[in-house]
Amino acid sequence: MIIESEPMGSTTYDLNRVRIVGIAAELFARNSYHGTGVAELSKAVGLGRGALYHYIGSKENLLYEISKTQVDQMNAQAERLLAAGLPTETLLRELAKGLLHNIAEHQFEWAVFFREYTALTGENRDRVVAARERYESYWRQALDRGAAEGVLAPAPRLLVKGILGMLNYTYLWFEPDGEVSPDELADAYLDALLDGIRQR
Amino acid sequence: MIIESEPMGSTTYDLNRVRIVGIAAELFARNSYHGTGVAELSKAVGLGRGALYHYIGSKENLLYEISKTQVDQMNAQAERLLAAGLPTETLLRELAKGLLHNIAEHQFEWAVFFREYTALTGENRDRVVAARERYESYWRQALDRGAAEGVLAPAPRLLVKGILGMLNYTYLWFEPDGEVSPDELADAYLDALLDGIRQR
DNA sequence: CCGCCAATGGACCGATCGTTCCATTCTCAT
DNA sequence: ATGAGAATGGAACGATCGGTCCATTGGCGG
Repeated sequence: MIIESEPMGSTTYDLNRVRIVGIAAELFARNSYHGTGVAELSKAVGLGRGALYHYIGSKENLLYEISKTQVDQMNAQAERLLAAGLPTETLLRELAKGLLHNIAEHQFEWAVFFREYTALTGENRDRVVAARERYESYWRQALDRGAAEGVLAPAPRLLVKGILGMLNYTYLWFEPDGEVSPDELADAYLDALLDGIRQR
Repeated sequence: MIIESEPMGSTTYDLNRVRIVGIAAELFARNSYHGTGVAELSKAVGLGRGALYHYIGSKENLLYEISKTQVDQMNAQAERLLAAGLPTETLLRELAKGLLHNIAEHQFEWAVFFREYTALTGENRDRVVAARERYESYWRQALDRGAAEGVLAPAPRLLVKGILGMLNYTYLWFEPDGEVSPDELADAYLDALLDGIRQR
């Protein structure tokens, strides 16, 4: 028996769903979740309200999907990288590049994720918060591993928050068509972080 | 003639205003701006709708006041510090401490500031965005000064965003009654940033 | 004790909220 | 050609939205 939690098939139904989620992400990012009406969304996707609900189930369901998808991908990637046995510095740089790539490609979704997760209720909220904490734990593991190997100074717990803040903040200002690529930015941040910005 | 843009006097009217703004900040931070109704706010402050509007003018006005107050304070402080002729390292540490102190003391307000400024319209939004950019420019000046003096490595423009991300992110997780004070956190972040976390 | 005006509660406004329901149309396997 | 079920648009639901209006109350200077 094969279980597919997310069909991702090529059916038009799935394609429509994906399209709707993308449009909703942009609207929620621009006008906030509570500030975006279902009527507005309906108009933007070019479907009547009835047809729209045929796909989305509920408005909160849409928010949940937007919020969850990207962080799940980042968790999967972080697990792969942690298991790959990379040198600590490479591991950190790859983690950062993965995250910045994803943020650059899905700025709307990350804006919604960071700003609107409080609008989720019950289990939806719990799951998103848990996924977020899980991702943070992967960074902590990477830093701890570096410290154990003597490559990094034993870092205070709080530094993880600082690094993630540094990286996450890019959702707000990064210009995908700008001069700096996500990779270059990740390396620049890690150069500063690993060796400091003091002139030597 | 004396012009007081913000009376701040001891009149009960002003005291009520301040109280209402504070309660609104908490509600907006918890349930988002668009997710908080005027009815809910009215109930929370213990006033009827009519009495409430006697103080606030409009809901957006409330949002503007919450968003603007803190960033204005930080700009004023940054200007003072930049003019004080401090050594670069001290200047950076003081800037960071000032910001983290303010965030720690006004977490609700900063949450609203970061999450909800897009809900502002017209001039209100322009002014808040401008204030935010002004604050960023002060950090850039501090870093540039350090580079000109040869104290800091010539830093890429983008690092300013990284540092601010690192600091701003604290609004989300900082525990005012926790073990770490804003000062300690600021110093820890600047230790890492100035000299790096690589073991030497 | 009077008179003025700030302060107040709540009815009321039209608009919009998220969601449900249903009759109709479309698609495609038989 | 026919039947089944997916897809669709739009009316309708009660609730709530932000804001206005107004009659009443409260406190204080004269």
